[in-house]
Amino acid sequence: MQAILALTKALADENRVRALMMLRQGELCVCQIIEILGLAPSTVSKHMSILRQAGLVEGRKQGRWMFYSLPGKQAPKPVKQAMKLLLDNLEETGQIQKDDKKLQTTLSIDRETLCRRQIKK
Amino acid sequence: MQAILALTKALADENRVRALMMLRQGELCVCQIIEILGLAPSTVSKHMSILRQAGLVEGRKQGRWMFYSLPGKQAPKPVKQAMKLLLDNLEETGQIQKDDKKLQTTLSIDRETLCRRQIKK
DNA sequence: TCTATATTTCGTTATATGGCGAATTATAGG
DNA sequence: CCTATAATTCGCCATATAACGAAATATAGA
Repeated sequence: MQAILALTKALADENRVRALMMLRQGELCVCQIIEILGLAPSTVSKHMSILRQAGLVEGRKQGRWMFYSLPGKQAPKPVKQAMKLLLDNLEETGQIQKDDKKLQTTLSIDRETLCRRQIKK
Repeated sequence: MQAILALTKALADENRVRALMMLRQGELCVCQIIEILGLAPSTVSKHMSILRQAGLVEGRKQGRWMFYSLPGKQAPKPVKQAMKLLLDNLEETGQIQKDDKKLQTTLSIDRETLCRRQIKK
């Protein structure tokens, strides 16, 4: 029960759902997710940790960067079902399409430049 | 997006999940759900209204009683997917099995008797 | 080793949510 | 009508959650 509740609670926040949908593109580093969501780094970090605990994302540390990605085919059934719920029904949502578009631009920016730009704010 | 978030938020509470699982048995009146959850009528009523807004339950008023049931085959796809997530993965949960058992007893009690008993408390 | 920097952790605050009891509404039955 | 009663709505309180900024952590590179 607790595992399923961790899943549904993780999905019960718009910003976390947006983060998950972004990861359709493939793995992203935290600064890229920050850029799209427009939230403070600490806030995004917390969201990602909630998603990770629920099993909805995997984390991979590479140097100073932390990359998050959707779980693979070996993911537990409830996780796959939960992701399918989002993927099947959110694709055409206005917010998600906007995020997709912005992500295209963001992905073309060098990661170091992107991170440095965030510090200035 | 808001429809999906209404769904995930509705599922992000243990008592609402328990209520949904009870309804596997078929429609129940509010006083029966109150009996199993052990919450105040006003609280249960609020939970059912959240589930209803999300499309996860249907309500049918018959006289003084309000009956809730799981949505039928004509339910929208996301609702069916969400319910499948619960039905596939929660069946063997301790809490759900306990609820199932208590529900068997409760169903054998006459509804008028059940409701009257709650007033005395 | 020292500095810069990407991310996380911590502490705080504002808002959202779940819970209850009292009041209200709607309906059955005298 | 008038009363009883099943359920809901409302107002309130306690707790949970999301957000931020500051401090801490970890790592790359000088």
